[in-house]
Amino acid sequence: MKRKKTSMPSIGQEELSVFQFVQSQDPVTVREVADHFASMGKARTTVLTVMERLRSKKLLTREKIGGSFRYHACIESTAILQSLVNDFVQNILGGSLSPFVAYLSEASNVSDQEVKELKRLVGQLDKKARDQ
Amino acid sequence: MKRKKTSMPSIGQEELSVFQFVQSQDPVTVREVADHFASMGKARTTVLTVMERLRSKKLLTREKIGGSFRYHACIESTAILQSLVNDFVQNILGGSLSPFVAYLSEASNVSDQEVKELKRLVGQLDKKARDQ
DNA sequence: CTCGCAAGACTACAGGTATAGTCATAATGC
DNA sequence: GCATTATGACTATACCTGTAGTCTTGCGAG
Repeated sequence: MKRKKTSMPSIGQEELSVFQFVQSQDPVTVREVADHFASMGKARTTVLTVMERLRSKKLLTREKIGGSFRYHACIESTAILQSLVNDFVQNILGGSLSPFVAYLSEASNVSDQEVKELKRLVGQLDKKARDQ
Repeated sequence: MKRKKTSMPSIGQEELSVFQFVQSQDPVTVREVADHFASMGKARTTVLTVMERLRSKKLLTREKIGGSFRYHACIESTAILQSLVNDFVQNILGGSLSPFVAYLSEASNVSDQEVKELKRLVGQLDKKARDQ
């Protein structure tokens, strides 16, 4: 029973990074986020617009505190990422992990930590496969 | 504006599947591709448009044979996939594989083949990590 | 030769994302 | 209380992708 609630609203790259920043600083004001992204050349209103979009997608909420709003993430960033990976694998890779594997074998910057994690994971998958 | 080193033109999902079909049947006429996608409810002109876009992105080429054109892929589908994975990991996951790992641990449909592949791969990565 | 269909070119439009300007308003400093 | 600024709403443009209609022309059947 895998309740595939993959119906996560679509999210673009900039939206994602804004979301992640919000999540990491939760709760934040638009100003704070805007200041952060100003270093990347984004205008304050751009950030605001993105944040409002994220809010309309129910990924962020806000509450008025003092004169302005405090935004905070409704869900875990990892949940979004998870969903994105899921969509990516399903829609782009057609459910096949081979391209990912190919990527991994090329990637030079896989950390020890991740290798360990992958190792553990593969063991798990292997076990699961045998159980079935 | 600042495209990463992966200078592969961006490609949407439909474009990808059209591309992959072309690649698998290489060389094909628009008619053949259109017929295939007709079963998915796509109009002939839609397919044509997509193919022309792929051509303008230098992913397909064509040559006139008889009255019509034969299209063929300029590059390997795997190269595109690889590039997409690369972009995805870099831009979306921020270079971290953790979300991918998390995905795997949830995925219920990883094939034996892929588990085997992952296993081999992880062994390789592990070795590489130790060598360095 | 003429008609009709196939093939391709051109055009269009909608939805989504990225980006940002303008304007109204609320908060704040003096 | 008034001017300045911070804040947010609204609006706009540009591009990409998905989707498809229309127009033109050439080729093959009669």
